[in-house]
Amino acid sequence: MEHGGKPRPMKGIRQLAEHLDISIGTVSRALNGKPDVNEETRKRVLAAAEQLGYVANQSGRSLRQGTTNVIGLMIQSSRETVENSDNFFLTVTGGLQSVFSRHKLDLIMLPCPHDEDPYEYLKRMVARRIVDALIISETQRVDKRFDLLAKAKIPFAALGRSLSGTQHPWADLDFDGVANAAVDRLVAHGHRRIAISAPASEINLGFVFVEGYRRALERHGIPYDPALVLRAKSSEQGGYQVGDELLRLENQPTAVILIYELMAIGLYRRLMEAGIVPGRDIAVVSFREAPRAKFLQPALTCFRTSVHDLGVELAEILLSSMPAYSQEYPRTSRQTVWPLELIPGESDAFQLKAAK
Amino acid sequence: MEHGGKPRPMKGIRQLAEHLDISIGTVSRALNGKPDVNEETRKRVLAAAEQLGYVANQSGRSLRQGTTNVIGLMIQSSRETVENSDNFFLTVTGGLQSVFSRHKLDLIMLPCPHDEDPYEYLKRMVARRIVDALIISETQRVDKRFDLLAKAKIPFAALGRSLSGTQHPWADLDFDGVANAAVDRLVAHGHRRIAISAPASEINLGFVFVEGYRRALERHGIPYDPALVLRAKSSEQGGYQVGDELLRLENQPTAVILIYELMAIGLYRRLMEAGIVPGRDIAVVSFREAPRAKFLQPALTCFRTSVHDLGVELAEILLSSMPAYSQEYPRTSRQTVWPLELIPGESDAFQLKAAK
DNA sequence: ACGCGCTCCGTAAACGTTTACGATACTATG
DNA sequence: CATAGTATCGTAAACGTTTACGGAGCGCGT
Repeated sequence: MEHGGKPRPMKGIRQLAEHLDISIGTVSRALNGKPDVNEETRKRVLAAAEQLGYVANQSGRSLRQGTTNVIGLMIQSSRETVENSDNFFLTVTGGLQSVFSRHKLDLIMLPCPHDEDPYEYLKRMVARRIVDALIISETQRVDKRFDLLAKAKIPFAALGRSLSGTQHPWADLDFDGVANAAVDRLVAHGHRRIAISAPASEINLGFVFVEGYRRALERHGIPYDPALVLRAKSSEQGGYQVGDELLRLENQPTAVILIYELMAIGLYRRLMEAGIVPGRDIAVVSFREAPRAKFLQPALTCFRTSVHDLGVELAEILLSSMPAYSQEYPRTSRQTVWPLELIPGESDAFQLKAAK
Repeated sequence: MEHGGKPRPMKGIRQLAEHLDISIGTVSRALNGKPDVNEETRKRVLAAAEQLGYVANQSGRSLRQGTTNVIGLMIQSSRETVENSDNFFLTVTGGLQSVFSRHKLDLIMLPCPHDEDPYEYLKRMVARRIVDALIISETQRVDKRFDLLAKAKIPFAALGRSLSGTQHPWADLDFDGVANAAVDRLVAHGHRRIAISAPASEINLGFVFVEGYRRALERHGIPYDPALVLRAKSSEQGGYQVGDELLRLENQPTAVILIYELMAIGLYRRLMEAGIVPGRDIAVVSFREAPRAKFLQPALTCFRTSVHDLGVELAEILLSSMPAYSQEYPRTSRQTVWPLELIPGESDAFQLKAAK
């Protein structure tokens, strides 16, 4: 009533066709931009559809053409992830959508329930044919999902690199490079005994981060000491725990690299409790910049990147591997290591004088 | 090859029927647990389906029965939200799924792109019939989406209360109660000039929070001063900005209530810079507990709740309003104000002696 | 006048399911 | 033995859309 048109409930393309006194086939062609339809009738159809609020039923459409125009982003909202992913996924989603929307592709997020096996969940989603393509995240070092998707012949890309030999599209943050740069910087400041925090090595992230650290040490002729690799949760508590473990070490490190900037809050606290001042008595460098890092005292040296742009890249990688879109996104490589930039703070801004 | 069965690609229910030498109708009935099918043949069918990895095509199914067994959770990942929602949605999602999964309902998240109008986005999603029911979030004071969903006759519930007269299912955190309790506590500690931070009043949350604050003040006979309502972003920067505005006020408040615990980080910093010590010179109370609040110095007094359980409640509210499930979830009310619990910290643990 | 090509449109099949309906065989009942 | 009732299954229609195919009308060249 309040709007101008007749808000009669729209049933389907059939009613729309009757209302226009045109055949149903022509209506469909008009709506889908097919060539063999008079421009004038096309306008009439579009106008009527707009006015009556007609939108094609997705089920009918996808049943017929075997395509849904929907792309799924699977996330495992494990307890751990929920606590630390810190809107990483929502930000990535923004980047993904900015690309997909150009092609009238909708992105939906598929959150795997806590109590369901991610592999089984993915299998269900694939079989139900609810999406045309998939993006999976939180890749593991051995991840059966790659095979599953390859066998199902459904296009996919991974947020997180592959470490097995399988070749598939992925984009990942440059954990390797971050670890390298962190070690380089700390060594330049005089540090030789450097600890690192990381999640379990079954997680790709945990493995790659430590590997980069190890190789950087080697490059500087510093022996790799497994005792300095502190496995902890990526949270405030984890940071506190890292502080605990640091204090317990015999030959105490003069620097520590964190995998996640939230940990710095707990770490700072634990160190302060022990009378150790970050940025003076111990150097702290952390992967990944966040607004709150700026508010830590001393300001945290960390690495920044645009997660949004990572999403854009990932979307383009995925589309480039889909036949229907590949010519629009020509690429030489479908595997991207996404760079990060060092943001110097004060948490490591001191030269180490002598051994403690 | 590595698995036992024959991993031949499964085409549809027709192939499955041929393979079993049973009619396609019987196969469908067997899979869907319909009564008129021999138990033995049902077992055969289920076994074969499992072995061949058959899962019903969702498009065909939903086209036929007009239902998708999918429930959508729409989120607006506006820049603002992305920065401060802090996995609120992922946690709620966990709660929702724990209920939905009991009914073989899948939850998908529908993130509205930044550049699309939420109303139009929702309209598209509704018309495409991709979900059976919807949960919308971030309700506004005037929100056209309620009418849209009501007219489309699609079951829905809102994460966030309704302030217009419309009666529909919702669950919301008890912002009102929090503001009340915060004021009560501060007044009991001797404070009479209390500032509050909140988002814009167009957002339900911002409106309700300030309303609760205003009524609590009235109850204590304290005049409401609009100058003490500080509109800021719910982030560290927002907190810093709140600190700025506090310092700029003529008759400086002795206490401040924050809408989001992250803001405390920025607020603390700004106050420290001005030589004002939270928990000694000024009292700080914040809505909503988070792990990191425990690591602030002084520990933040805040309000805790289980967001997961809020999700459970919301799911039950939604199902109770869907004919197919309502008898399983009988309810007297479909509108829940979700309680929070005060967690005393040290940020307000002092008695105010005299006026400054 | 005829055929040819072109533009536009209508018809109907097909996508994979579910389900109303009817058919069959068997059992129980008189 | 006839009948009714029951358990189980097969048949076919229907869901809403897209698209291959063919047909109608028209202009144009021969």
